[in-house]
Amino acid sequence: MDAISSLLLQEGWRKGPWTALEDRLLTEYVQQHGEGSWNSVAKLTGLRRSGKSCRLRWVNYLRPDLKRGKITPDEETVILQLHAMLGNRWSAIARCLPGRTDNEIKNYWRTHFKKARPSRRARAQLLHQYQLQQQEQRRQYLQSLHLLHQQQQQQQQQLNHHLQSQQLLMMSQQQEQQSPPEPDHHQAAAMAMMNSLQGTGCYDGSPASTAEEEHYCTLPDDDDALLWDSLWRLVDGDGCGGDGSSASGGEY
DNA sequence: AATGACTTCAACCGCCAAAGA
DNA sequence: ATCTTTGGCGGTTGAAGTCAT
Repeated sequence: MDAISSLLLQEGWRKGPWTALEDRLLTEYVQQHGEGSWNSVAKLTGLRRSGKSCRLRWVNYLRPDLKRGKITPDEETVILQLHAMLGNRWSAIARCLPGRTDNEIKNYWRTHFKKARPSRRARAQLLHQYQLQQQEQRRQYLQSLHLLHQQQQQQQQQLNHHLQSQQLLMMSQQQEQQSPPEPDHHQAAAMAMMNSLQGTGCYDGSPASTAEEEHYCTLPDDDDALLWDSLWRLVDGDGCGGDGSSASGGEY
């Protein structure tokens, strides 16, 4: 036991971040004695750490078989599937992901999938994503509507031409003057579409918007758990196999 | 560039169950 | 049978880093 270690022993338990020296002492201990008997670590190494703290440090950080780096998409899929089956049994989930710790998975889940009301930044991102989806939907719909309109115009022109050919030439001039403008079925259809979009909670009910006006699609700023939940589902594709609350006791 | 909000993750806390005295 | 110790687990916290305004 070196001078630093004996100095550590003179006082109570240490807390907070581990130092390189502490890590080294713990690693050497485990190499010599194996895992377990964590309460004897302090006695044998001079570490001023509780057995619990030593175990946690080893399991979550020092273990040589730990995988470093970000959770991969494959691992994420496994986490989602297992969480849907097991709920918040992080250690059980971790056992299926070699090199990952329960703590790591727990943290990952909480930061990526916890379905609480999202933060302001997350809300802004979600809203933007949602607006883009809505814009694209409307653009496609209006495009198809435009094509339909063109087709109907052509048909109308053909019909008019046919009628005109059947009438006397002298009547044609009069016919042109008397025929009322064709009711705008397409505008009505567009309004119906906008009304249907109102049902999504995004469209604000203002008069038919142009492409330039799409940005004004707004959501109320106050809490609306249901709406945000549906937003999460929309953006996530709701691939969570339920919201996890059924398996985890409903906290999320 | 400054600052406040937000995210990430290491570490701690409290509870519980198993093992042993 | 009861108490104590130990290890394991899930939940929570706080510091540091990152991002947005």
